[in-house]
Amino acid sequence: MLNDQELFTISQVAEITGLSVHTLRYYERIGLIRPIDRAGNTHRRYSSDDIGWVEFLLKLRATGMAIQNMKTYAELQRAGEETLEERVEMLKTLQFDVKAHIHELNEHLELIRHKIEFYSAVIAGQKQETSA
Amino acid sequence: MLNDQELFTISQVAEITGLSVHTLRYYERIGLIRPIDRAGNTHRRYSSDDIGWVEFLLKLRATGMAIQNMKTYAELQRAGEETLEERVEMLKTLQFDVKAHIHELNEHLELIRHKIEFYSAVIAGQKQETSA
DNA sequence: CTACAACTTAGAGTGTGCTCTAAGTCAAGT
DNA sequence: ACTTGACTTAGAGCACACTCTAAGTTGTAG
Repeated sequence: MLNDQELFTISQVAEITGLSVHTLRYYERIGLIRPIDRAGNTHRRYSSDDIGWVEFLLKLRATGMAIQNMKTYAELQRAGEETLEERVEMLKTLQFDVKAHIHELNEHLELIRHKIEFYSAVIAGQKQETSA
Repeated sequence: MLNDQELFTISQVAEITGLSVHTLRYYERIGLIRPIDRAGNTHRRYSSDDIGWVEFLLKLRATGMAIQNMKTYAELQRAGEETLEERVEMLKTLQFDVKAHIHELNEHLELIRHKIEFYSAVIAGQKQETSA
């Protein structure tokens, strides 16, 4: 697949990922993204793999993982296969935390549902009074 | 229940709710909590109702609701029964958002599960090689 | 060759949600 | 009356995750 060798400018990657060019450079600066290859030694050229990595980061971010934590993961990833076990440990911790978070959200959803029901009944009662 | 008339100092409320005394004052200052009654005109005395309200705020916060939004809700609450419909609308929006968030988290959980499985298989393969 | 849009860096600024400090007041025990 | 510890306010400071600015360089179309 020749298409996989296609390279992208920073603004194309911004378009594709939904991050701003500022944020892409920021992520690289703090080490969330590996130093991106340059065309003519200054302008960044992102590979499809780079974009895939950014999209994975976005998913980690969406789980609530802190940037420091993502950075640790990124460093392990770059260190190669020797760090696989450590990465699996991190993923298991994340899995545990996300499950707990979902559980908590479901509980709060229950409370919200109850409140909506209760208040709706009160409103119905108010309307009854008014029309009586 | 006479016990319901019991009053609490700010540090007791901090203990009960898990918020710091700083945060409790901060929440009052920005209008998330109504101006708490004072004993001898300076020291705050919280009622059980006040504590209940703080605990509800913590649940809203845990759903990811922004403070500005919580403040709006708090103001509607204080305005009385006339705002019930507006509050139900806010709760329905929150319900929708939380459901969407849970859905997203579940998707990411799937990805995490896949990665754990895949990496674990690779690790198992590595160990096989070493022992062979 | 020139115009001009897109890129570059270092570093400053912003919004959110706390968190702490300084300086002082109050309440309870001895 | 005095000490001690909990309380008070106004306002400064902090961590996080961006977001923007200034000043300059590069690449492409006419």
